[in-house]
Amino acid sequence: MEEILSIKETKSCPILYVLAINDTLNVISGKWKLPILGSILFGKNRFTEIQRNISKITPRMLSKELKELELNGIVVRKVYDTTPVSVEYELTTSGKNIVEVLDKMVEWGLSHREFVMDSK
Amino acid sequence: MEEILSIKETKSCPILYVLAINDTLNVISGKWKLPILGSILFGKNRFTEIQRNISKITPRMLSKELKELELNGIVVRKVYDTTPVSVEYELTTSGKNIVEVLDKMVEWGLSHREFVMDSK
DNA sequence: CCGGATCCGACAGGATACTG
DNA sequence: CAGTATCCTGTCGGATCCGG
Repeated sequence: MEEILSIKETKSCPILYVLAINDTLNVISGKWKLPILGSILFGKNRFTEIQRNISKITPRMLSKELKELELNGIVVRKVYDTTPVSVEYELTTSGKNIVEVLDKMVEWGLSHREFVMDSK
Repeated sequence: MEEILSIKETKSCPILYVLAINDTLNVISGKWKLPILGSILFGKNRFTEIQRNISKITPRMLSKELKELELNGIVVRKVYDTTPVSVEYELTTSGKNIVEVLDKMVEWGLSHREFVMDSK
């Protein structure tokens, strides 16, 4: 059976380490990725719902970002044959799991604020 | 005594949640932040050392990024009065702790690769 | 050795209008 | 409703040269 690369093995190989980080960054960086993920997590998963939920995003941007997220395996696009058609975007397993990363980021972000405060 | 905002409290306030995430993103996103942090973690902490360690970065960019990292409380700049002057950049406590976030990102990145593989 | 100053191109993202 | 098509602007980062 093939071994999955553990995080410890990865640390000894900086190239893979950086590669994995960039994979993650591609999913959450940019102006709109996070608000979109947030909207879908919040239960808003139709195109126009997401657009209304995120103030000021244009359909062009929303379309482009959703396409990227789909290509990266973060969301799945489901078309329902109603009239007019309705489309729903849902998070994949990976898409849901990224919340763990976000939580770590929040944790660091908050403690960093404390750190900066204290050092003044 | 004042309470530190815990992560659980933050989750009920999406605005702070997103704010903290953006704080974190500002430290690690962009083309050079990660390589620079990596170099310093690796023990390369003088200007020209970092520049040599990171192939293809121009002094302009390195200077600009280091200045941002210093302003954000991630590194400290120490000037030694030698001739010619030598400068060393060191990670703050917060700067060291961000490795925890990076580890989580590696973890997710790797498992996401597995997820994408399996679904084909 | 450690940068600052200037100029420049590429690409992310915005504005607006239109369609199946 | 769920997007496309065009055009446009601003910011990121590169190239090159200069100075304490």
